[in-house]
Amino acid sequence: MRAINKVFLELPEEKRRLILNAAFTEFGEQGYARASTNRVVAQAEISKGMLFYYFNSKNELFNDLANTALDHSMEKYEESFSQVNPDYIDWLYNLARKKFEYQQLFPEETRFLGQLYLSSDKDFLDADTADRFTSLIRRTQEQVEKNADTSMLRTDIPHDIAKKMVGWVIEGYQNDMVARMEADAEIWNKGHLDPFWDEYYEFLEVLKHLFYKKGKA
Amino acid sequence: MRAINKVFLELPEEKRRLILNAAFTEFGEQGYARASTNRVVAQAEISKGMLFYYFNSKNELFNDLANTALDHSMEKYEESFSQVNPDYIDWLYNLARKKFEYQQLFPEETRFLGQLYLSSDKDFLDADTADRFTSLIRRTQEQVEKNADTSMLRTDIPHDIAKKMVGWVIEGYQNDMVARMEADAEIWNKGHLDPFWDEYYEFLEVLKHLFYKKGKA
DNA sequence: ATGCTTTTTGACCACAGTGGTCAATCAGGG
DNA sequence: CCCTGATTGACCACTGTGGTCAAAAAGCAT
Repeated sequence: MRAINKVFLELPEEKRRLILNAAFTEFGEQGYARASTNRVVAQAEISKGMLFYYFNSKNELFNDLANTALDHSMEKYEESFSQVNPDYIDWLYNLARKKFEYQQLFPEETRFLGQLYLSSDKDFLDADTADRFTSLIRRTQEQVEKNADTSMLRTDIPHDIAKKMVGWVIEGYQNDMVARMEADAEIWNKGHLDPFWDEYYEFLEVLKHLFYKKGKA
Repeated sequence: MRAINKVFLELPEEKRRLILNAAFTEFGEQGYARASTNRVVAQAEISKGMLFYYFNSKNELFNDLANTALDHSMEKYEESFSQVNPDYIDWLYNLARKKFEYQQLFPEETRFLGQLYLSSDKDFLDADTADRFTSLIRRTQEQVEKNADTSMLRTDIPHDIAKKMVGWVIEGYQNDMVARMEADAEIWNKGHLDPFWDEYYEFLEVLKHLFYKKGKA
C-alpha cells in the first residue's frame, strides 16, 4: 500500500491488472517462499528492474497484493452483509452467490486469498496487513452468526448440529458444482450461470424440506 | 520396490522406519519438486551417500515410498471391504473407523498419499506404480458403490441427492472431529478415542433420523 | 537540436540450494 | 592382517534466487 511507487499507480489500468494478476497467480500457486519474481516479470511482460522499481522488494510486493485483495474482498462482503436477513438457508444461498460473483470477477485474487488463508504465509505479512486480514475473517464469522435466522429449524434435533449439517451440505454442494463447472468450462466462460443457480435453489428446497419444521417447507 | 538396495531391507526396523518417515514427511509436505534429499538425510540422520546407496535417485526413492504406502493402504482397505454390508450409514461409519486406524498407525504415509492424490506429482511415478495407484482408487469407489445398501433411504427425496448429502455431512463431521482432536492432543495421544466414536455414533443416529424412512430410525 | 529528468532495460552479482558422485575411511569376519 | 561391503561427507556442476545499477530510451521543455 504505502510503499508502492506512484508510477505504478499511474499506469493504465490494463497494464496494472496484468502485473497484479501475474503476481497474484504466482504467489497463489506457489506460496510466498517458492514464488519467483523472475516468473512474475516474465508473465507480466515487464523487465526485472521495473518490478523492483514499482515495489521495492518481494516482501513489499506481497503485502501490496494482500492489501489490494483485502480491499476488494471487504467491499464485496459488506455488500452481502447489508441485506436484511432472510431465513437461514436463503441467507447462505445469497452469501454463496456473492462469493461466486467475487470469484468470477477476481479469480486470481480469490485464489491468492484462499491460499493465504490456509497456508502459514501470513507470517510474511507486516503487522497492519495481518490485522486487516484477521479482522476480515472475524467479521465474516460474526455476521454469519448474527444474521442467520434459525427459528424455523426443526426442533427434534439440536440446533447446533442442524446448523453444522446444513453448512456442510451446502459446502459439499458448492464444491460439487465447481467441479462440474470446471469439467464443462464452456458454460462457465459464457456466463450462462442461471441454470446452475436454479438447480442450486431446487437443491436448497430439498434441504429446507429436510431441516425445517413441518408446514414450512 | 525393485530398485531398493537389499542392504536397506536388512536394516533394523526402527532405523528403516526413521528413514522412510523422514522421506514421507518431506515429500508429503513439499511435493516432489520442492522436496530436498538434503533435508531427508538430515532428518533421517544418515549421510547423503547412504540415501543414494539405498535408493539410486530421488525419483526411485519417491516410487519406493509410493509403493510402500500403497501396500499398507491396500491391505487396510481390503480388511474393511471384506465385512458383510450393513446399512448405508453404518457402512460409512465403519469405513471412517478403518481410515482413522490407518491414519493413526501410519500418519506420514497418510499425508504422503493424500498429497499425491491431490497434486500432479503422479507424473513422477513410473507406469507400474501409477497403475497401482489408480486401481486402488477405482477399487475403493467400486466397493463403496457396491456395498452400500441404500434401501432404507427415505423416498421423498432423490436417492442420489440423499447419498451425496449423507456423504458431505459425514465428511464435514470428520473434519470437525479431527480439528477438535488436534486442539486437544492429549486424548488423541493416549488413544482414548472411544468417547469420540460414541459421540460419532450418536451423531449418525441423527443422520439416520433425518435420511431414513420413518419407522426405521 | 540540446540538454535534463524520468522511465525502462537486462546483464550481472553473490549466494543458496539442488541431485548426485566418489575417493577415502571404517567395521568386522575369516 | 587383509578383504569386502557399509558408510561418510566434501565436492561437483548446475540452476535459480532476490536484488542492483550503469546505460539506454523516452519525454519534454526550450
